[in-house]
Amino acid sequence: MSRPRAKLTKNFPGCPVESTLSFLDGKWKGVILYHLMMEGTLRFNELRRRLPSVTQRMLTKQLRELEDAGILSRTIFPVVPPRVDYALTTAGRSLEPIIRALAAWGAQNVICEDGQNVIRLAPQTETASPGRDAA
Amino acid sequence: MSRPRAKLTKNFPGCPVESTLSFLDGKWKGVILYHLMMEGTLRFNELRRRLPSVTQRMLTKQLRELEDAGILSRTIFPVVPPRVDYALTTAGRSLEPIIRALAAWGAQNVICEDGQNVIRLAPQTETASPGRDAA
DNA sequence: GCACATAGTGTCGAAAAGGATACCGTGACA
DNA sequence: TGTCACGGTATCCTTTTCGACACTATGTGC
Repeated sequence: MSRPRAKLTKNFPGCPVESTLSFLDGKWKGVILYHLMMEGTLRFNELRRRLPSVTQRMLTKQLRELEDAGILSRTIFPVVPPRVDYALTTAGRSLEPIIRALAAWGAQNVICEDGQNVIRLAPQTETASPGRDAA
Repeated sequence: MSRPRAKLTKNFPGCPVESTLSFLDGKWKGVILYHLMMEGTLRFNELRRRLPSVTQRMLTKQLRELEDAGILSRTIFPVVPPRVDYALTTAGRSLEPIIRALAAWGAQNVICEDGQNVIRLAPQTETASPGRDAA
């Protein structure tokens, strides 16, 4: 989890990369989808336990945004104590290759250094010939 | 382009999905990478022309973040008027499958309605049995 | 002497995202 | 009578992001 993404799609109608990212944006969406993909249906507090540092308010908010987007479904059981199930919709499941690709790349290439994500690869370029920052 | 992503990787050490997303976050990173992937090396103003609504300050900022992450390289030619080339590094090129997956999903599933990105698919669930929002 | 192109930087303010904290209703359980 | 679990809301505050706008340096061409 990470970043807030202020998704104003209006600025860039027509870029498929950004339009997809707009659905994954928000600080916890990636992990939420990851867990629902791996574990199937989860209740609110089950998700909460898997996301140790998210606040209740934030989790609710991210879940509502994903629900509004049509990526996950929210099923309320009128019992006490309340029970609410979250599960991926068809659209949500169609994101699976993307989530897997993101997870695979992250696992391979990212390491966490001093609380910062950094890429493991040496950033060789092969394109530069004149002096980098020759100024 | 779309969203601001406040990437505080510190909150979630170890989630590979989010750690990858943290590199794509920022309002224009997706498109920038997309264009560099499709067209190869580009100069600052060439990128600017492909991103009609980005401001100079924002473009510079996003490019610097991508450079600092090791995803793209910046080559300065000490000439007048200045010339600066941007190109993907090895690490940047390794993101290609992800960018392609994002672009493919967006092209297939997202349509823009009233300036809002919405998912084309009907969000069928197959998981719900009790009344949704039965309350 | 002037404007132009390139690739920036600096400052300011608005808006959005995120975090902390407190509160709610209900049934079971002690 | 009191407490707990569950799934939330409401409010307030801070941090981050984004956008607008102005400004810079230098060589060339007129």
